Amino acid sequence: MQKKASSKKQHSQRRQVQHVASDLQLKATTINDVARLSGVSKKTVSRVINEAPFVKLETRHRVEEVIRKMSYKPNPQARGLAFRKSFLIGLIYDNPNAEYVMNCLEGALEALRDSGFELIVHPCNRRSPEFLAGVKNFVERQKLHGVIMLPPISENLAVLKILADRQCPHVSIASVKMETATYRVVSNDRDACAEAVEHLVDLGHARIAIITGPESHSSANERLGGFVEGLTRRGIAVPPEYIVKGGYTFESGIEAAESLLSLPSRPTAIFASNDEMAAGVYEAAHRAGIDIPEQLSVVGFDDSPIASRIWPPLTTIRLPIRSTAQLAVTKLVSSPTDFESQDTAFVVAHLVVRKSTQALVTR
Amino acid sequence: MQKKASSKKQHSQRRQVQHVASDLQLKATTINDVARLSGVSKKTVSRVINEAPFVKLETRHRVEEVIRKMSYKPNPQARGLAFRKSFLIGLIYDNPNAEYVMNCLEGALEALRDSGFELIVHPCNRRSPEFLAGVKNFVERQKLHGVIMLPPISENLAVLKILADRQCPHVSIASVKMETATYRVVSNDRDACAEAVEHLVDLGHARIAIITGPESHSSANERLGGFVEGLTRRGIAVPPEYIVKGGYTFESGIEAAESLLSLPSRPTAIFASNDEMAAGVYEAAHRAGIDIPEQLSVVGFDDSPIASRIWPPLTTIRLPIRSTAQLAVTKLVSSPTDFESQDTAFVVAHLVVRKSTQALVTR
DNA sequence: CTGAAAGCGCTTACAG
DNA sequence: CTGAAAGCGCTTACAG
Repeated sequence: MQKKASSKKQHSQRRQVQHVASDLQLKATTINDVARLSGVSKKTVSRVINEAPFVKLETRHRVEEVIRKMSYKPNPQARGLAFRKSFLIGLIYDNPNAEYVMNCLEGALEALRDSGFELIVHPCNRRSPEFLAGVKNFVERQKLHGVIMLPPISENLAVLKILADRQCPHVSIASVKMETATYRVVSNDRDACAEAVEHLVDLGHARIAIITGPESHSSANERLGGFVEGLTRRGIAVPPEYIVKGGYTFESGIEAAESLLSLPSRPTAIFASNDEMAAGVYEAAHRAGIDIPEQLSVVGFDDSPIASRIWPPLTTIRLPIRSTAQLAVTKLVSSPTDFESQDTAFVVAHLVVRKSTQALVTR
Repeated sequence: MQKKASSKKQHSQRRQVQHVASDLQLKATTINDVARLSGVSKKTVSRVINEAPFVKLETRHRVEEVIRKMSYKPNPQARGLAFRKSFLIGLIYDNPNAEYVMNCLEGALEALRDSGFELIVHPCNRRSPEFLAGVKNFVERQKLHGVIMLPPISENLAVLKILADRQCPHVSIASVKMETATYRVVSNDRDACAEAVEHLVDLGHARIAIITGPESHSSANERLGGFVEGLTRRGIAVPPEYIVKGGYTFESGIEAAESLLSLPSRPTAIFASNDEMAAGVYEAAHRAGIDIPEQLSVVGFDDSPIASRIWPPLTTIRLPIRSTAQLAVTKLVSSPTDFESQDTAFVVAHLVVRKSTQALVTR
């Protein structure tokens, strides 16, 4: 009896502790607590957590009920240690477009909500000598569950190889289909650019120039490809001097626009391969005293915040970035990791017409 | 002999495996490997890793040498499990300014480089009903080593309490000194705004208006305070109709500017409490046919990319965001976690004069 | 369908 | 100054 009483006392003390714990979680419930209260072994609780087959339905329900009641959450570190794999998804990027990255981040996190996974970021500089070592270290040390890559890292074969060698599942977000990636989310930059150019042709423009992105970005090639495609479809030739190289930066946009605007046969419309460069076109036009859109129509790409804040609001192309990242991450955490089969999802970009494009006034 | 030979064979096989491992790290070296090769117990290796006192200097050097040679990196999950604390730093924010957040992120990561810690992001919505539960869950589940908070989350007392209750070290980045935070990095928004206003007065402006930020942000109050302070110092009174509420958004900037620009006694200069709203002032001025800077000088705050991309380039205030975040994180990972003493660092904002402010033309 | 044992790679608590 | 044992919270490999 004495023993029993003592046991009871202990029990009530423990309950008090647990009560505090449920509030402050100073002492979190573990798999052992769940096992004890469910009357099964912790191995069976483990099976329920991991949705393993071969658990009697009744047992499963009972365990799930206890888990719910105690609001038990498996310790990701312990699971990670045993699995030899963490519950962290890495986001690797080398992209100066903050808005783009933040949108990806939010889309990714949305897909991760309540999944038990967390997002860990790895911005990098692909020109740095420690670039690849940094990626390697990041992936290995954290034993990443998966990696999502933004362009132009998503097109980097060395990075892709590092991930493949380490059997680390990865998603490549790009405007082209990276053959070696486990998963891919591909956007149709090409079609959208063709659409944009056709919009300009419909407005009566025939002298249409493009400022391209850097060749190292496949998106730059895709966008140029779409530009040419659109003009070709409408039977309009592209004089070589209307194709000017840019670097996706504001400054390169200014420079490219200055050369275009000083051409003897000045273009009446400029397609800038991103909004940053389109803003550069605005700057150059201001300096040259050329009115947009009266004397020059401009189209950008990205629909970044700048697009609607410059004057006149910029006609541009919008990519569904959030849902792209969401798709990417969903692939990573929900699919069975199957290295044999690859998978590709597609997302669609759209033209957003604002005030920077208008019908050509024939004089 | 037979036994010995067999042992040798095993040994050479193991070395081969290790060679591959050093390349692909399929089988990482553990504390046991280091202990064996150093001729000490793993506990002593552990002491060296954790820079514990009471290790003979010679022993320490020997172990460090082996660690270096094998390029051994302790497994953060195992350490975390034993420490009951992860090697993850959480970044909590609810801030629409992508550029600001990305800069913080990069500054934070710079401070974390080679520290063995990683950054894990938690954007949130402080209006959402699950906001606090989300933060709680994030901190507990991941057993965060520390948290860095951006405004306005950094001023949220409920969040601060959650962190304090869980003994989770945290840094508050803000324009005011949050009393309860473990660490704080404080910017002098007030002084910088006073400086900006004095710049306008020096240019001959006397009719200077302000578009404030939302009252829920202490930065909004600080900036308004600095605005008033600057004018007061120069003996200029502020008519109440020159103080208009904004919400830190582009749209609220447009609206506020429209009301200011239609005032009988129109201001000749407008101080917008951030760049987004300054862009809104540009938009309203365009619509009203008012030239910047000829008829209206404009000052912003943030020096976001927009500031130098709109026309004319915006005079604004620049905060050293990267180094702010760097300071914050350095505090978190380098200081001994001492809950008794608090610590505050200060960062300084500066006025960047561009083309949106000019001397008042007296007619 | 379920469980007891051993182990993931580290640290704490205790000895010496 | 150093080490052997036990443990962090989970899973794998093996039985039954």
